[in-house]
Amino acid sequence: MQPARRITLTDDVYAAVQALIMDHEVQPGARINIDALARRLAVSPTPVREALARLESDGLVSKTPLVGYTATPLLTRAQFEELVEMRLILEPTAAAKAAGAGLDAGELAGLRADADLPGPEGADAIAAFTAQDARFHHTLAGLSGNRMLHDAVVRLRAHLHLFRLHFPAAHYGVSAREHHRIVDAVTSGDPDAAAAAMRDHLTAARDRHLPFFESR
Amino acid sequence: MQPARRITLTDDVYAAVQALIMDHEVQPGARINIDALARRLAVSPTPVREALARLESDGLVSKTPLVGYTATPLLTRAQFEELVEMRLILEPTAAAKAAGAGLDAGELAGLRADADLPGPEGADAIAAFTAQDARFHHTLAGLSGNRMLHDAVVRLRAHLHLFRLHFPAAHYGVSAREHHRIVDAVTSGDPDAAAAAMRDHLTAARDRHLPFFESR
DNA sequence: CGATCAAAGATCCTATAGGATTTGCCACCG
DNA sequence: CGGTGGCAAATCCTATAGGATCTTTGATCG
Repeated sequence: MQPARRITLTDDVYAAVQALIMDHEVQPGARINIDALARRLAVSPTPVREALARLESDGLVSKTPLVGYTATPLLTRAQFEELVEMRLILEPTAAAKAAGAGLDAGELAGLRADADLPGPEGADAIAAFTAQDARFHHTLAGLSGNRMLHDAVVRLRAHLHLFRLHFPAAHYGVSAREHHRIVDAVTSGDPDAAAAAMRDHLTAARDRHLPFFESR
Repeated sequence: MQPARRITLTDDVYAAVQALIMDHEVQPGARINIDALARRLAVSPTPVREALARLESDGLVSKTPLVGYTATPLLTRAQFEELVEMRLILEPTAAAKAAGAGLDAGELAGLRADADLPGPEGADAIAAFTAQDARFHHTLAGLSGNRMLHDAVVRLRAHLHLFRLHFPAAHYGVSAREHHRIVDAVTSGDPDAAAAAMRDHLTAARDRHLPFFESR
């Protein structure tokens, strides 16, 4: 068993800054002051600097030499289209591979549990919905059996999560139903059906989110 | 015009450590001593630590808390299969998109120039071949027009480059011919043909590299 | 009145030092 | 002779301080 106390400050700082950006406590495009951030988290600038370097590779912050770090701006319409295209490349294949992997009952049960989405109640309904949606896609990619594919999907989710919090409301029931259709195809071991279900889900989600960009 | 002098040490250290690992000056799986590395590069540990954090996101080193960094071990057979599968997901799509992008003459000329591969002469023939091969795939992915797709392809190349240096000899002429077949398809604006040419190239390259794992 | 230049403030970048933890080695015991 | 416990060295991790650079503010000149 592992001790509960923290091991490295860098990991904590990394998670803290990630949460700060995800929750928009630091506005997209805003400058990030290293010293101020270190004081706020009650640590020295060194681990902060290290965490920011990792976050830069994740695409959540960008660095300008001798100027400082800035939070990545929100996705533009073009970047959103790229993101959807990228998901359409990766995730249907991941779903197909999961369907053909011969998963055991436990894995299928876990996936089915992740497919359910929280309802529109509660204070942080959008955040909760987004997190659970991410968890489902994340889990499914992991069940593909290809670690690199899994990592690529996870890397994309960060961007999506970031910009999604600005949506007023998601179509909770519809998304959950689409998720379960994917799970059914995976359970029955039909790769083509799983890929098709995922494709439909992604394009439908794309159409649901698109009106957001009209109002900007 | 930009001054020639270095701006940030971290970027230089990042490139230096990357070269060290690529050229196997640090053996795969070997521990990386931060202090020793800092002395060797004549800098302080702080920028070294920052560069290593970025390299960890790239997958070239892995960190164990309170123990240190280690160079990523060579690819196993299973990881190699995953890598090929990942390339087969990404790169044929990238080629198809480049073929349908309506590239101008200059872009096509640049791509065609990158398709040529250096011959088996010279001291670092393998390294030169690998670098040029990477440049071709890199350029093609960039011409797809999707920046995220481009980044994903580039991220994969690092692993490939790393493990490829252990191959005794590559099939120089064959690879170059396959490259040119891809360029031809892209030039004629045929997405399906471009994707097929890329698929054939990747599977052929896979078969050429596979004997390596038998002898381990 | 607008633009340019200079100086002050803030910030980043790098270096050095000390505390905490792990690892390797050696003696000791069963 | 093999296994266990403890000690010392090496290493990582964090904090603090100083030099270099950029941004901003204010004043001066055209």
